[in-house]
Amino acid sequence: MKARNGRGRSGAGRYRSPGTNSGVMEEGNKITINDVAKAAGVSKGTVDRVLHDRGEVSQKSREKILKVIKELGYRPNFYASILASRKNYLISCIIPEFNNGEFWELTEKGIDQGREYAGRFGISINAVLYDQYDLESFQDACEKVLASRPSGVVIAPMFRNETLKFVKELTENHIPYVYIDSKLEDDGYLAYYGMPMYQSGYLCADILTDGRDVRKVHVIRIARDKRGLSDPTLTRRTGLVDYISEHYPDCDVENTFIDPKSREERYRKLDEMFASDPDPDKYIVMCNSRVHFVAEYLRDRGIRSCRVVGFDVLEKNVSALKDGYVQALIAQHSDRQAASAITAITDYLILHSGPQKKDNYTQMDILNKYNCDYYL
Amino acid sequence: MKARNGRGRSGAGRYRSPGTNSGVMEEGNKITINDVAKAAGVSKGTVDRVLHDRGEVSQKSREKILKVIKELGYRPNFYASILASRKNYLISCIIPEFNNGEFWELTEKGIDQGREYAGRFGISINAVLYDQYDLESFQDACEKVLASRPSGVVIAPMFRNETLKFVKELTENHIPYVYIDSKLEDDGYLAYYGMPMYQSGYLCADILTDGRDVRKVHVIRIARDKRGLSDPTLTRRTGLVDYISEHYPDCDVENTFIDPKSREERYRKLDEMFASDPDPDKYIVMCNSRVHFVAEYLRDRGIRSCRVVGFDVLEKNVSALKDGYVQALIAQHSDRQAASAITAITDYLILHSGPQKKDNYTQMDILNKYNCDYYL
DNA sequence: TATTTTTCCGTTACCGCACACGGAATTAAA
DNA sequence: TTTAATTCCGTGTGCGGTAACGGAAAAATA
Repeated sequence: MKARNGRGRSGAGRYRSPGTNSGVMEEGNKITINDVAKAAGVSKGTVDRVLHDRGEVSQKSREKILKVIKELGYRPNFYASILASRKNYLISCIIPEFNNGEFWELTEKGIDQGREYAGRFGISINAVLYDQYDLESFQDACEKVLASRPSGVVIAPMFRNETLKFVKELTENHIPYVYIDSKLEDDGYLAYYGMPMYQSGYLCADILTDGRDVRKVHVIRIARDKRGLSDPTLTRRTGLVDYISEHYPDCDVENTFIDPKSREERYRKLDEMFASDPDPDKYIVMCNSRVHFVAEYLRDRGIRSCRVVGFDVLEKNVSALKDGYVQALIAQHSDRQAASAITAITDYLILHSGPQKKDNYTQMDILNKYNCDYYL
Repeated sequence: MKARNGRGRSGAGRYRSPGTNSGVMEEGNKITINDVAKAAGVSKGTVDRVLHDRGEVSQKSREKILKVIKELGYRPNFYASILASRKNYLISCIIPEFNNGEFWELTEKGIDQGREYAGRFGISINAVLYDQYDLESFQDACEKVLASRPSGVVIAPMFRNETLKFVKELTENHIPYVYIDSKLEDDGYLAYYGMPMYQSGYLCADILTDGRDVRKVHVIRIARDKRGLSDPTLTRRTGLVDYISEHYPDCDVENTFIDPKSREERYRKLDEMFASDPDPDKYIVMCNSRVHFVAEYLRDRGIRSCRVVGFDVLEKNVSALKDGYVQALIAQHSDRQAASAITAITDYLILHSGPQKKDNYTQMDILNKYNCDYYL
C-alpha cells in the first residue's frame, strides 16, 4: 500500500523549486504579454490587439503572435485584465416570480450564491421576474433584459415560442445564455443545468412502490388552464407512468386535480378521492413541488396510512417529511442549478472558457426524515 | 401572485442606478486607497501601512485612518492586491494514501477541484499522503508540511495525539487549518467539513430495514489491528445499533470480520456466516466504503436474496448497485468536503474572511440504481 | 511626383495596490 | 548646541494588462 504517486513525498512544499518544470503545479506560468511581445518582435499593444481581436494588425504579425502565444503557453493574468479594463459586466437572470416558500425562491437563493461568486470578478447580477402564467409579463421581462444590454443571460423558460424568439436576439447580439430548470431544442445555449425529468419520475415511482404490492397510484395534479405554456412536470409524469406499467402492469394510475388557490376545494377533491376507494393505504405522488398540499390535508384529517412521495426541498415539504405525512422527497437543488449557471457565464466572460459539459443534469437526492436536516 | 419584490420590475438592468445606494449589489464600492488617504489627510503609503499592520505609523494617524476606512466603507480591491504583491501562497493537504478506486481517491479529486479554484488566486495546492496504518509516516508527512511553511493546511486526521501535536504547531505559527472527514476536539481549526457519522449510521439502518420484519442484521467489518488509531466508522456503527434497538428491540446485530487482503479468507468468513443461519434473506451492512467486497461475494455465489446497504460512491460500489447486489449506498461526497476545505482557506487568505459556519456537516445522499448515474 | 488615405504599430497613461527608499521632523545622545 | 538615532511619512516604481493617441509606412489618389 504505497503512495500511488510520489507527489506528496517528493518536493514537499516549495511550490516551484528552481529548475523544476514539472507541470504538476501549473502555476509557474509567468509568461506575460511583454514576453510574448518581445518574442514576436512587436509591442505589447499589438499583442493586446490580437488577443482581443481589435483588428489593426497585419496578417503577418497576427500569425506570428498567435504562434508565439501557443509556443510560450501564454495565458493572460485576469487580475491584471480585470483591473485594467474596468468593464461593468452584468448577468441577467429571468425566472418566474414567487411567494415566500415557493419553488422559485430556491432558485433565487442560488442566484444570490452566484452573485457572490461573480461579484469577486466585478460582475453584477440582476434578477428579472415574470409571472409564469402571463405571457405578456414574460415578454416584458425579455425586453427589459435586452434593453439592459447584459453580458450574459440565465433563463428559466416557460413559454416556448417567446423564449426561442428571445434567445435568437441574444444570439444575434452575441450574448451567451444558459438555461436552467428546463431547456428548449435550440442549441445556441452555453450550458444547461437541470434535473433529468423523466428519470426523476421513474425514480419517484420506485421509491413510492418500494417493492410493495401496489394496486393503485394516485397522482395529484394542479388544475391549471395551460394556454400554450409548457409544463415541465409532464415528462416526469411520463417517467412515473412508465415505471408503473413496467413493474406493476396491473396497477392503476389515477389523476386527481386540485386547486392551488382554494383550500376548501382541495379538501373536497381529496375527500372525494378517499371516498371513491375504501382502501385507506394509498400511494400518493405529486409531481411538482407542492406535495405539502397533500400533507396539509392528511394532517388535518389525521390520516397516517398513506405512502406519499413528492419533490423539492421547500420548507413545508421538509416539515411534512419530518412529521411523517410524506415519506420521501426528491430534491433537484434548483439553487445549485442557478448558481452553476451564473458560474458558467462568469467563467466564460473572465476565462473565455466554456463549461466542461454543455448539458448538466444535476443529481436527484432522496430525502427522508433522517437525512433531510442536512439539506438546509 | 405578484412579484415578491420589485427588483426585477424596476431598475431592470443598470447595475447601479445613480442615486441608489441600496446595498444589494455591493459592487459599487469604488473607494480606493487613495480616497482613504485623501480623506485622512495622509498619503496612500501610510494607509497601506495601517492596512497591513506594518507599523511606522503614529497612533494619531492610525486612528484617523481606521476611522475613515470605516466611514467610507473602504474594501481593498484584491485583484490589485494580488497583482501587486506576488506572494506565493501554498495550501498543503494531508490525507491517507490510496490505491485506485479506493475511498481517498475521491478526496484527491476534491483537492483537484480546490486546486482549480485556488489557482485563480495564485494559490497553489499540494497533497502530502501518508499511510493511515503507519504512525511514523503520518509524523513524516506533518514534518514535511511544516517544513514547507504553508499558508494553510487541510488535514484528514487519523492519529489523534499526533494530530493534536501537529495542529498546536500550526497554531503557534499562525497557520490556519481545516479538518475534513473527521475532526478532533481542539477548537483552533478554521472549519470542518465532514459527514455526520452517527446520523449516517442511523439513516443506514432505516434504509436497510425499511419497515420490514427484520430479525437479524449482519454488520460486516474489516479486521484490523488498531493500535491507537481512531476508527471513524465506529460512531456510524453506534448510530446503526441505536436505530435497531429503538425500532427493532428484538433484532440481533451480528458482526462478521473479513480480511481486506485475502479474498479466500473473505469468502470463507461469509460462507460461514451464511451457513450459521439458514435464512437466505439477510440484511447486510458495511459501515465503511468497501461494501463491494460483499457484492463481489454475492455475485460469485449467485445470491440475490439479501438486502445490502453500504457507503460511498466508489466505482465498484456503484456497479454493484446497478447490478442489484447492493440496494442502497449512502454518499458523503468526500470530494466536495476537500474542495470546500480548500475554498475556505483560500477565501480566508484572500478575503480575510472566515467561513460562515465552522462546522459543516455535508449532506447524506441516498443512491439507488435509478439515481446513481447522476453522482458521477 | 505630391498629396491624401489607409493600414499598422509603438508609446503612454492608467487600474488599485504593495513596498522599497529616502527624507523631514522629532527625540536622544554627545 | 551639535550630532546621531528614531519615528513617521510621502514619493515613486512596478505588477500585467487595456485602450486611447498619434505617428510612420504603405497604398491609393490626384
